[in-house]
Amino acid sequence: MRKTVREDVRVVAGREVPFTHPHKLLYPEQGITKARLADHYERVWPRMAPLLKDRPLTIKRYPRGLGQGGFYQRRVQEWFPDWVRSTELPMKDDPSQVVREVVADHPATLVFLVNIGALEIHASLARAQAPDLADMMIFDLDPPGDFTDEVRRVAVEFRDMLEDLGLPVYVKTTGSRGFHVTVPLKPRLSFDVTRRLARALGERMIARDPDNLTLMPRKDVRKGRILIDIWRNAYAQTAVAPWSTRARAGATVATPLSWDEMTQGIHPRAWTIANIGERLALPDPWADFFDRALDLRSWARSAPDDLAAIVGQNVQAG
DNA sequence: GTTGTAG
DNA sequence: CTACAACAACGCACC
DNA sequence: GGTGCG
Ligand SMILES: [Mn+2]
Ligand SMILES: [Mn+2]
Repeated sequence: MRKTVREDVRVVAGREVPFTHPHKLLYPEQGITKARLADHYERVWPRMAPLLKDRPLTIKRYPRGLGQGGFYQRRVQEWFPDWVRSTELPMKDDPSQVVREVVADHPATLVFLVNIGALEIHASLARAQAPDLADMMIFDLDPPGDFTDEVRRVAVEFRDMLEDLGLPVYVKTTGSRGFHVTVPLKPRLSFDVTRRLARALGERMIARDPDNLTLMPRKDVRKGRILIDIWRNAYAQTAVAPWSTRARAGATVATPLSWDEMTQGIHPRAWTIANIGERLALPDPWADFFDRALDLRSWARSAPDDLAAIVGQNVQAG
């Protein structure tokens, strides 16, 4: 096949992106092509961009399509276009070593990632400028098997508890088996602190429902209970980004929800690349996500003692 | 999807 | 020149 | 140091 520049390039908001095999089936069962996936990211970009701003990304690639084996990638390669923005993260053990990761500041970046077969986009819970200061806290609810409605009820219970404690709480589908209950934070505290706080809050949930919930990740210890996965709250770790597709049949989408939708009942795979357009006509339930970011130190002044102790407080001078 | 190397 | 293999994460808990 | 886990 003769190569012409025009056929291997896609223009995205004025930027020329290398884009090969647009009709390649990335989701063969549903007939979803690379071009269709790129359409998705161009379409959700206005809502996705503020949630990706300044965040190091990890992608999950399936260059030969879903079902042909995938792998995570976080390092920017030499052959990435030079307009793809990136940032260096020191490694936790041995900060003299760094990992250069993509930061998406333009829809063309996501289209480029689609071109190399990225079916999932995962984002840090901190911004590049302060990679150890969490600006959100995620409770990732992972059922033992496939989704059951118990997971949804637990998420709603979580919201009730967190709201009673005065925390802002958002939720998204993961496009897989559960939900991400998410608290926006001012970037002031390290992941060591937010993870300990998440653990303490998880323990409060377990006290309400010990038969169905656990914080123990080992499968042989969980025994049918829903895992409250707090391990996304860690340095240089990521969670599937809002509006990302998943490497699952149907090209499900991790979708920001309103709590009304959660209360009324919803499946974590309800939203897909095929029906997500319906949501984009409706108000964005996460539109004020960062506006409501919480300063945990201020919050701690009126929080229960055990929780305040984890956050640490500025002591009033006497 | 891209690169390096063997044939 | 073509073919094919190699490569493409990391952090935390626990034994 | 290796394993389990996401
Ligand atoms: Mn999960
Ligand atoms: Mn998880």
